[in-house]
Amino acid sequence: MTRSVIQDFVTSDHDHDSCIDAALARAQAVCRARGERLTPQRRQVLELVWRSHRPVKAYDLLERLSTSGRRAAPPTVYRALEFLREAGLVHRLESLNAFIGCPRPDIRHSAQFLICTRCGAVAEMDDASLTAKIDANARRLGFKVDDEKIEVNGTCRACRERDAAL
Amino acid sequence: MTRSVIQDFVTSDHDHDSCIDAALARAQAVCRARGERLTPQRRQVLELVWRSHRPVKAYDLLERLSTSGRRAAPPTVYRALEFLREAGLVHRLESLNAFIGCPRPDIRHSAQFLICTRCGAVAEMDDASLTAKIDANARRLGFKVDDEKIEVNGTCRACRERDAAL
DNA sequence: AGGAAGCTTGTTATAGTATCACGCACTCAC
DNA sequence: GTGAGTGCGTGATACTATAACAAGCTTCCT
Repeated sequence: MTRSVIQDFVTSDHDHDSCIDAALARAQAVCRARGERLTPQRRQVLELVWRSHRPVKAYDLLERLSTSGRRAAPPTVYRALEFLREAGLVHRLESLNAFIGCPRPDIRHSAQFLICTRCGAVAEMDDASLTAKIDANARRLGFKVDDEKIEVNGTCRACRERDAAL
Repeated sequence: MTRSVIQDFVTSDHDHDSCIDAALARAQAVCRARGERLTPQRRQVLELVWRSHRPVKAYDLLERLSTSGRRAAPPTVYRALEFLREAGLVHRLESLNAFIGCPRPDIRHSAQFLICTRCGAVAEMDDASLTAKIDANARRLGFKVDDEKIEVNGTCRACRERDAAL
């Protein structure tokens, strides 16, 4: 059994700042390797994404991008998000119209998410055997897979325990 | 190995009308079993969804819902789609903001789609072992699964063969 | 038949998500 | 320095979805 949890549900006791710093450092490295620029704008958007540790909406980012009073326009944030997505630095959660930071931009992997509908927390998985199975099913139909997304809705442990306590 | 293909990519030689009729008949049965009403409005939306045999956008449906010259308003079609979705008669493709008819509304199953980004065709799968694997992964994190969606982008056989012929 | 309750639909307005198109500024190679 | 490529600002607009309230229809009870 491969280790499949890329990012577990975040608990309140983790070191937020160092976790964001690490993400930004990884991003810098990824961009350098790709020969692309992590501009201040892109960097700021990525930081905002990580600061929430939850799926973030584009327009929420926009509000927080209040550069010196002036309100940024939508293309600003969408361009940054698109850049980050292509670099594998953020994922888009299709069922939420929201974005979340990817903790492992260095390795190519398919997107597999557990989304708690109670608290909004998200865990990211990367079970290669799942991917392999999907590929095999697709191949049987002559279908060539480019990329796949798995989004699972449910309730995380913390929320279930909180519910049980009532 | 369970049979996992619920709906293969539709070829041009299938009998479209009878396939729509069958879908409507199944819908009628499902609604009866659920004690709900397949009103003319809902029925018409479902028929339009099936008539395309591809993912359909809500506003496209809206245009085609030209009831005697009068143009329907968005809530009309969204309400019908929501009803159909809850009854398991249509699926929503999150990555496309589009809807597609479900050929097996009678059996509960998770949504697994192969989406051809070239021609837009979609195949629906139901590989129970995939679902089981996801459930197992989730359980290991204490996560209780409600429902899951798998959307796979790629190229279908027909499009690949067409490309190869060039 | 009368009438209450609940479901279904119509309608207007608005919220939320995303892209287009144009122009300017910056960078970097030559 | 100049031309190509890239990044960003800005205004407009397209696309997707829901809120809120009113009106009509069904069902079921009496």
